Amino acid sequence: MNYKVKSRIWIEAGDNVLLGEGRVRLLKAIDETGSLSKAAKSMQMSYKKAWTLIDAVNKSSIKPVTITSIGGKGGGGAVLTEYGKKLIIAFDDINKNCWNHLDAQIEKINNL
Amino acid sequence: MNYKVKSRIWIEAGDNVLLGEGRVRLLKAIDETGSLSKAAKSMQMSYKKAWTLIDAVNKSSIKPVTITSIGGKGGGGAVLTEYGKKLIIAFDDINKNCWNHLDAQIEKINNL
DNA sequence: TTTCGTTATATTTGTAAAGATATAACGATC
DNA sequence: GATCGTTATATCTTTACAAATATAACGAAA
Repeated sequence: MNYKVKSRIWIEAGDNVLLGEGRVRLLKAIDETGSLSKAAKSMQMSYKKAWTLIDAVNKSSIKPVTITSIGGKGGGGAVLTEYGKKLIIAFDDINKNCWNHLDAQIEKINNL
Repeated sequence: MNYKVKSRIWIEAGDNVLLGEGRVRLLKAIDETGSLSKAAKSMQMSYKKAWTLIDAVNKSSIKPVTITSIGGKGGGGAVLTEYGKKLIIAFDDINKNCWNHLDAQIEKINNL
């Protein structure tokens, strides 16, 4: 049998969590759907949970990550800011590098 | 304000978790105290939780990680096998490398 | 001014994880 | 064979977290 190294990374701002894997997936879904409720539904996540997550993201970020609008044509919606789009790209990059770095070290365990 | 990248790593064997940070801390405490109950108490963890964790470790490991004895002088005890000692050293090594690797990349986020 | 789908928020309900408690079994030592 | 501190295990209770439900507010468009 072979062991595997797994990892989870997240970004903290002070005491608050800015981004984690789940939040990044949600942000991507918002980018694709243009709406928080549609994004939540596409991930079979409750709207409330999605809203709470996005609220926490924006509260802990130094700049807005999403912009939401209420009412009007289509009822409103949510889009990512340029900053938000750059954030998820950087997160994915760091995360993938982390996986590669860890995969290269599992032999240290398997060879014991 | 500056962001930080945090991480958590763990070792999986098939579908089971072999080691995580909590289990490694518990194993270190067993190594220091020679007893599962003393190790649990030193971490203000319930004996039951400690026992469950160690049981899961041994069940998912390819070789024994701890050896326990019941009864006799002192009532019994628990010690790490050589394999167990090597495991926690390798885990700490990989974990520390991961931290360093991530710290070197946080600028990708802070510079956005 | 009514309609519509959305954001925003509070409140209640359900559930799984954690914690507390109890107890049996064990074996060297005296 | 009585004692002792430990491992091993079951059962009950509590608690924290997730999920479900309900409802208000909003504003462009018809």
